[in-house]
Amino acid sequence: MENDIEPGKEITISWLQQGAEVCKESIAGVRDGLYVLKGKWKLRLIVALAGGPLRFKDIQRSVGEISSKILAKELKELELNEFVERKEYPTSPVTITYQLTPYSQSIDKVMHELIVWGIKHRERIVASRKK
Amino acid sequence: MENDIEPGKEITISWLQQGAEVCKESIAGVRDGLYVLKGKWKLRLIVALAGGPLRFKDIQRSVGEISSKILAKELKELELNEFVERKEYPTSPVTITYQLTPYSQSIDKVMHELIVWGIKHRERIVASRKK
DNA sequence: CGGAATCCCAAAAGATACTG
DNA sequence: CAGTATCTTTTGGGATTCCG
Repeated sequence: MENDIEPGKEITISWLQQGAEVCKESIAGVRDGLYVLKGKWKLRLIVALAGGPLRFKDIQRSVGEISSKILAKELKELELNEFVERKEYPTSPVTITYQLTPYSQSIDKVMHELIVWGIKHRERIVASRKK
Repeated sequence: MENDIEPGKEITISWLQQGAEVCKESIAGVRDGLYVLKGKWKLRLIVALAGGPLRFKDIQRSVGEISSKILAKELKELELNEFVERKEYPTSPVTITYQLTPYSQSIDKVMHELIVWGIKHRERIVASRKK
């Protein structure tokens, strides 16, 4: 019996137990959600800006060694996703600041779940490697 | 007044409003969480396996055009994260199946939040592009 | 200062062939 | 069938230079 090919306990993935259409939409939703946080820098930029508006150079200094090219790209993506707002002030020379939008808070719940799960998960995996 | 450099509304990122230590741990948690779902295929593999155990070739057929090299790698990562279990049956030739573990359900809450947020987010962004 | 342009490198993904 | 080995392509990130 041991070696029969058993079906195994049925695992129910709650977010998949729906019609094919809903399921597809869900996957697209997850992908879009993950995309916003993707890359090496997005989280760190959010952290950096959480303290208030910063200028380009100040962000660079704040997060450490990020090249201007990458920073410009990441900021643009955050802007497109409406997490960050770019503001120009007509000083001379012009001053530009970046700041988090109120909308950026909308992801807080996701982040919270992700943090809770991620921390527990690492503990679990680290523990099981030690055995 | 319009053009003064104002501090802007203060944005509170709840998952960052903690001591530096907790905050660091949180970011690590997020990174670990994101890592598990990372890559082009992980989600699709989970979906494929949600229907029950599958063999290597069957997974390949199920998810479409994934090369065996990538599939092997992704499955290994899912195994390391204890999302997937690999089983060998001493048939001749040997039969190998992959199936989701009960532990894989632990991420359901995260996924749910991510789906809800991700779908709304896309709607928002798509709408704002049309304007 | 706030970038854009160019070139470069490493990692990830993919195609293809091959093996026990 | 269940992968591994090898090679090519693509992507992401980075260094440097330059410009308004």
